[in-house]
Amino acid sequence: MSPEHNPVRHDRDSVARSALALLDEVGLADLSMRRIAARLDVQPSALYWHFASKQELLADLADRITASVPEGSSGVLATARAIRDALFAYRDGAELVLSTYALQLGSAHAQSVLTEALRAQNAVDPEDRGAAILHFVLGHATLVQQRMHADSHGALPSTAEVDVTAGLDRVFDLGVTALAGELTAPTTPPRARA
Amino acid sequence: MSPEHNPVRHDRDSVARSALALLDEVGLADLSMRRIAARLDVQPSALYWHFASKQELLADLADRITASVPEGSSGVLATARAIRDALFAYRDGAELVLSTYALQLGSAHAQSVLTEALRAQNAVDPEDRGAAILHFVLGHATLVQQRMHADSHGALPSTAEVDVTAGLDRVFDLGVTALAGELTAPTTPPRARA
DNA sequence: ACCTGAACACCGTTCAAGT
DNA sequence: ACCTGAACACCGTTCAAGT
Repeated sequence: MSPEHNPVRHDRDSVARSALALLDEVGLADLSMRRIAARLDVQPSALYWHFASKQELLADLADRITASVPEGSSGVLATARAIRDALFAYRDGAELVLSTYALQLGSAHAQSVLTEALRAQNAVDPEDRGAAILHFVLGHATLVQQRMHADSHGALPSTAEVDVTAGLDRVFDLGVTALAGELTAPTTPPRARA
Repeated sequence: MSPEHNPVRHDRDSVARSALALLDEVGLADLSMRRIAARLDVQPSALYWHFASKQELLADLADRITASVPEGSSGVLATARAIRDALFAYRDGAELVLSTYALQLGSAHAQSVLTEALRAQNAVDPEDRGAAILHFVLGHATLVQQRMHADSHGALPSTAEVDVTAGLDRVFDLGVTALAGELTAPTTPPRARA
């Protein structure tokens, strides 16, 4: 029994899992390499064996967050909701995925799943609409998640008292449905091609 | 002639203007209080006379960025483009406005202008659609702006060689038009109501 | 293969004190 | 009214060296 500083070794996966758990506890702003290292009982410099930079670590986390959205197409709206819920599953998840987008990791998976769902519904321009829906979902989820957190910590002007984040599900559904082209059901008359 | 360290005094406005110019030069990640102070030939602590925190300064910058979009309604698509272009006018402008949104500064103005444009076009649910379009524009602009910068510094996987950010204007117009409900122009044949 | 120890060049923020 | 000087508690990253 030597309870202190036993030489536990880590790999890329265990570091990422710890970082993801810490993200959920402290939020993106407080997710420092030094905090992650402390949680692993390791020096900060040890993390650079597993990841070349903090940016690379964050990109890996973003990838893990979106990886949970299922492949099989189950309707555009259901797919968009699955993506949103994956982002909501971790604190600041939406902001992390959004700000990591340039590296084309997790969001590429999300976009391809959306495009597939659109194709299955015979939507016109499934590629463009997939991109548009992803942009909308990321923007919406980031804003809503930020607002939720600001509310719960009483940091915002409190415009109205009651509705905080109420009606936002309505905005989400309206947005996704409009962007999908809403000609879905096989019985609906098709529109003219552009 | 005492060219060095002459006692130039600043107010809130001059600090914000300097910070905004610096943002455009170095980007959001490198916009530190110490850098802003150095540009003003002032100690970092001097900034805290004008702004209570960095967050407050950033919120002020976000407000200035969106303040440039005109009030008079000139169509939903034109309004959305004006917002996007205001975000593009400064490096990382979209990311800054998006991440400042919880404080409800600049984005409130953008949203109200959008809602007005929707009302002028007799759109149904102008409030909800205004919110949805703002979310889409912020998400879209943030992603495009990030990608533009990643491209120009050759830091991304380079999926295709040619089209970088090509077709994104198409995605933007498609998204805004779909979200607006597109029953607008008097001469265009209206589609069947849902 | 994985980690330590020490260093480098930075951060945001506070606060007494100056003018 | 606006700023300095000094301090506090942090950052990401590098690199030789250990095991």
